[in-house]
Amino acid sequence: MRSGLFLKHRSVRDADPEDQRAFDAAFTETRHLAPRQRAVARGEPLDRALLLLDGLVARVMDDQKGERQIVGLHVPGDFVDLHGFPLGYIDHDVIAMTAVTVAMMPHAHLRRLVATRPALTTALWASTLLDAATHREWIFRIGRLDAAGRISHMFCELEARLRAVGLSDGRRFALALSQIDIAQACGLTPVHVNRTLRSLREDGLLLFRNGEAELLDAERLRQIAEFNPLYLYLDSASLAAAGD
Amino acid sequence: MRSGLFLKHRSVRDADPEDQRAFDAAFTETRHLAPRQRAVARGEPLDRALLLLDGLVARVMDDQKGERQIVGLHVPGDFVDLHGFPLGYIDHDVIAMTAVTVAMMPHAHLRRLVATRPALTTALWASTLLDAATHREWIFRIGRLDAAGRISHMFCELEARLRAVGLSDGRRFALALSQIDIAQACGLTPVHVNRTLRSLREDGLLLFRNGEAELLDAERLRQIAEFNPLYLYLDSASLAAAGD
DNA sequence: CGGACTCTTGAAATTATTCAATCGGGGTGG
DNA sequence: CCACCCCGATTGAATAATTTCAAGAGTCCG
Repeated sequence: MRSGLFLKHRSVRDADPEDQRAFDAAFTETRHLAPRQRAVARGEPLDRALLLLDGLVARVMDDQKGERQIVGLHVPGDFVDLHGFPLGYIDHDVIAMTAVTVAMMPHAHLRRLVATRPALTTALWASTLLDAATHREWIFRIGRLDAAGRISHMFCELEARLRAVGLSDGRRFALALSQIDIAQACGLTPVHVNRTLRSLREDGLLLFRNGEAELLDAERLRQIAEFNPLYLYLDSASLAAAGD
Repeated sequence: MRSGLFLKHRSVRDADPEDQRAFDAAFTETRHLAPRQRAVARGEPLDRALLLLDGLVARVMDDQKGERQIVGLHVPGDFVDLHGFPLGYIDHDVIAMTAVTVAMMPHAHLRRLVATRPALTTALWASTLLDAATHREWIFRIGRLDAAGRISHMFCELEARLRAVGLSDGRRFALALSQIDIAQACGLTPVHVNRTLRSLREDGLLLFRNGEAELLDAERLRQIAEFNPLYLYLDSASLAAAGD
C-alpha cells in the first residue's frame, strides 16, 4: 500500500506507528479510473473516501454555459473527497485528469478511527485543511495576479507538491495537463494561456510541453508568482528546499 | 453564550445535547476587537480558537505591493481560526472588519473534545470544511464570473449566510463593508466596483449604501451570479428559502 | 485517410485598470 | 464652532490586459 504518501513531508503528519497501522488497515479495495472519468459527483451521498495513489485528479465546477473552473488539483497522497465524510456529500465534481489509481476507505472505518484515534483524526482533519489553505492561495492567485503570475504560481505549487511525494527533482516533472486545463484552473482563456506560456518560455522562465514541465528559472518564477510555500505546511526540510 | 449560532441552520449540525453542553463549556473568556484590528497573524503559533459572536471578520492575504486579497469573510457563528488547531498556525491574517466579539476555546479543550466526543469532533471538522467549500465557490466566482456576477454572488452568499444566523430578513441586511473591501474580496479595483454597483443599482438589482444592502431582485441577482447555495450545506428549510 | 482535439497565431472587440479630479461626510485641532 | 483633513464614493478619459473570433498546423487514433 502506498498510503505512506499521505501527508508525506507535511508538518502535520501523524508519527504514531499504531495510528499508521490503523490507517493502512482502514483501506479496502483499490480502484482504477480512466482519464476524464468522474470519480465523485457533486451532491451524491458518499460512504467512502478516496486516497489518490497514482495520477492527477481535479475538483471541478461548471458554470451555466458549460465553462469549467478547476478549483483544486490533487497529486498522489491526497484524499480527493475526504470532505465528504464530515459533510455527507461534496459540492463539486471530482474527475480524473489522467489514468488514476485510488484506494478506498469506507466512512464506517473513518468513524471508527475518529472514535478511537484522536491524533490520527487530527491528521486526517489537517489534510482537509491543507486543501482549504490551497483554495485560499488559489483565490489570491486568481484575484491578485496577472496571467503570467497565475501560471507561474500554478507551476511553482505543483512542483513543490510533487516534490514532496517524490515526483519532481526540483526542476523537471511530468504534468499530463493540457493548456485548456491550465486555463480552467487559472481563470483564463486557453488562447491567453498559450500566449503567456510562450512569453514565459521566451523569457527563459518555464518550459511546458508534451506533458512535461521544467522550471528554467525557479527563482524568478517564484518572484513573478509571489510564491511562498508556507500554505503547503511542508516539514522544515522540504520548506527549505522550496526556496522560501 | 451565543455559541448556539455555531452551525445554525447547517445540515451538519450536531444535535446531541451532551455534546452541546461540552461545546459550550469549552469556551473560556470573551474578547472584543476594534475595527481593522488583527485577530490572528499569519504563521503565529496558536493555542486557542476564536468563535465569532458579533461583527464581521475577514481572512486576508497581502501581495508584495501591499495590495490585499480578502480570501474569506465570516459572520457570527463562524470559527475564524479553527484551521489553526489541526495545523498549528494559519497561513493568512485574520482581521476584524467591524467592532467584533469573539469567544475563545483553548486548543487544550479542543484536544479533550476530539479525544472524547467523536460526533462533536466531526461537527467541528465539518465547520472548517464549510470554509473550504466557500473558498472553492470564491475561486469559481473570481475565475469564471465578470464583475457584475462576482459582486452579485458575494451579496447572494452573504445574504444567505446572514439569514442562517438571523441577521437578514431575506432582502435587507446590514453589511459594514466599503467598496474597497468588496473590491479586495472580488479581485477587482474599487473604481470598477463602484461602476458595477451603480449599474446593478440602475438595473434595479441591488442596493448597497451606508453599510446596508438590499437585494432588489434576488431572483435575477442569483441568475447573473449563477448562485446555487448547495455549497453552504444549509438545512432543508433554509435551502428552500435560499431560492434553489 | 478522416476526424477530433489541441496548439498556435493574428486581428478586433471588450472588459477592467490606471490616472486624475471632484464631491461629501465625519472627525479633529485650533 | 468652524476650517481643515482624511477617506471613501463617484465620474471621465486614456491605457492595458484579456477575451473573442477566426483560421491554419500538428498530432493522435480508429
